[in-house]
Amino acid sequence: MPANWPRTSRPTSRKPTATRTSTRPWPASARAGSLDPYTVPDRGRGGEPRPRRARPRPQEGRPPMSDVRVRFPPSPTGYLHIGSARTALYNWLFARKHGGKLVLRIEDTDAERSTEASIRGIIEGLEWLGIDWDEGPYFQTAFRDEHVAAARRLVAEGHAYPCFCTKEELDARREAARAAKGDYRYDGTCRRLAPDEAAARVARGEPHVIRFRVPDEAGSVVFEDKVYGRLEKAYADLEDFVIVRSDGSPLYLLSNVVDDVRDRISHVIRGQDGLANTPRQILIYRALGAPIPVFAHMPLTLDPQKAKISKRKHGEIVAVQFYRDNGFLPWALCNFLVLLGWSPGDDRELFTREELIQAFSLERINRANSVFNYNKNDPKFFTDPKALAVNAHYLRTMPVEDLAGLVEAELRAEGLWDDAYAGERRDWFLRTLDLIRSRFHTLKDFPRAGRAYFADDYAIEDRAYKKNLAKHPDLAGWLPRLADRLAGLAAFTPEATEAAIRAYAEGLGVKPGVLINGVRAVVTGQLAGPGLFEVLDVLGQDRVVDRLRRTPERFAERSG
RNA sequence: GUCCCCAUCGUCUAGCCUGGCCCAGGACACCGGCCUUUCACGCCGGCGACAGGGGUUCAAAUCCCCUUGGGGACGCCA
Repeated sequence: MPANWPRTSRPTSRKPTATRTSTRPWPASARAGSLDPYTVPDRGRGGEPRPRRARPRPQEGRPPMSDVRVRFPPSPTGYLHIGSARTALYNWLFARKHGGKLVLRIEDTDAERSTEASIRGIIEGLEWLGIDWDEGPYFQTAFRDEHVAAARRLVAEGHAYPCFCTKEELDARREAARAAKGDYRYDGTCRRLAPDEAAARVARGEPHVIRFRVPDEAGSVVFEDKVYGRLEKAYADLEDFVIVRSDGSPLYLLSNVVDDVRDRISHVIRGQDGLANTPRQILIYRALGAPIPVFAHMPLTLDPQKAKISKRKHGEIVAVQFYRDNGFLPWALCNFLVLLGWSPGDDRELFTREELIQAFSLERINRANSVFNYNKNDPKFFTDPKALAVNAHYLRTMPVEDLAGLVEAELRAEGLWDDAYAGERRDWFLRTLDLIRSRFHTLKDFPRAGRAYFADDYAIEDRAYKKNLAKHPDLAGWLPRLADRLAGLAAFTPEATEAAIRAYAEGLGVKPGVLINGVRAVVTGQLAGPGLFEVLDVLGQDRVVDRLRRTPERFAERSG
């Protein structure tokens, strides 16, 4: 059972790996040219109905995919959020399934956000989840020269051109178009400049950006998305987009492609919000003469109001770290996350790591966005109930030996840890965990609801006091006397304590439940819990007797 | 506004491509029962959906069209 799978031990260098030799960015061979299978002639309007978006299904007995290389390219924004984590997970699963490689590439071109701390946040999130990578982290800024060189090449080969239009002009035109309720696309002013005139102006030092030249012939970019099926975008719907800023720095659309080409990425698995970029990126691949990867766009994760989840709007609840800090098991989070947009096709929902890798496939990713169903004001569920249910499931079914290490960390953090729990009291520790875990939902429940098992300074819950103590004030006298009886027991076994308590109840003429529940309240502080006699057994004679003798104090605490 | 994508229980989903086995299956949540000293676990049962309208067909959740609703993209952000 992988609920506590080993933390990745991969030594991740925190420094840019710029030293990595980056030869053959793209195969100098295959110029895309007119044989490009991704270009189709415009079929014109009307006529046949739109082709059904049927997705290819995995064929039986297909050969293993060779050289699967995927990447996870987060831009550091402070921490790993669950949407990104899910993207990373899908990539990771796909790589592992096909014996491929996962590349971690930090897109750190936004210097503002890319602090050491926010990069660390991403990496720690991945490590905690158990998503390990095979290459990287690479840093996008380290490859800036490559990006610029690619842009130059595109200009030299006529796939891009310098544009001298100023931002102000463009903004004005865009504004005007919008005011006229039309849609705006770059009008191609500089596209029509004579090459030598453009070159001259560049030589003169005129500020300019570099724009990609979208084919102006009829036709469209077509690609087969693994999730959405055949997608088509008419050239006419694309504008000549900027690939290099006027300060000479390359833009995402370009850098991303150049990096993917260099890293020999075979499958681009990313959020559906990248779908609109895909046709433009395919154009860049083509212009670069690079092989085009397979694309798989995954549906987005929305909040209950159907808005895209984001750090700004939703805060910590969408941070992977939040789940770590709130007692989630990493694998439970992964298992929950994978279900947001994917299913195995049968009724299974809980998987071991190996089972999930085996079951995962791009073809079974759903097309519809999913809702991350958390409710800030829900007193019972601090996050999506299903996430909690998955976590609780692993908590009570994982090997108790694996659980022990995780609970140890929680107890240590609260100062409740005793080294004996790992030594001569190890058996006791495991037995106790096993006894109490079936009603817990997170690791935090062990030091909280479970505190009385590991410490003597536990509080008595209000509800437990009201229901099981306050209603029977006589318990203040009964329980210390019961303590005397229990103290006299030669063998402090569940059978013996049960017999003693029932006998005492009978003598008192009260229902056994009154004593049983009262004892539970005093001895554990809780309203509910495991069978009392097992609890007493685990707590041990001395503790039980001592706690019961102090019952009057418990009443006094309350009446004061 | 323009382009694109999506649409099954409250939520996550199966079924849709290859129409009949679906008056729609599973999970979570909720409700009830069993177990029981409590609560949980476990087991049993219940509530609960094909967005609407047109077609096509002997037959439609499944195919087609329209409407509605939701989402995404439209940056010298990534």
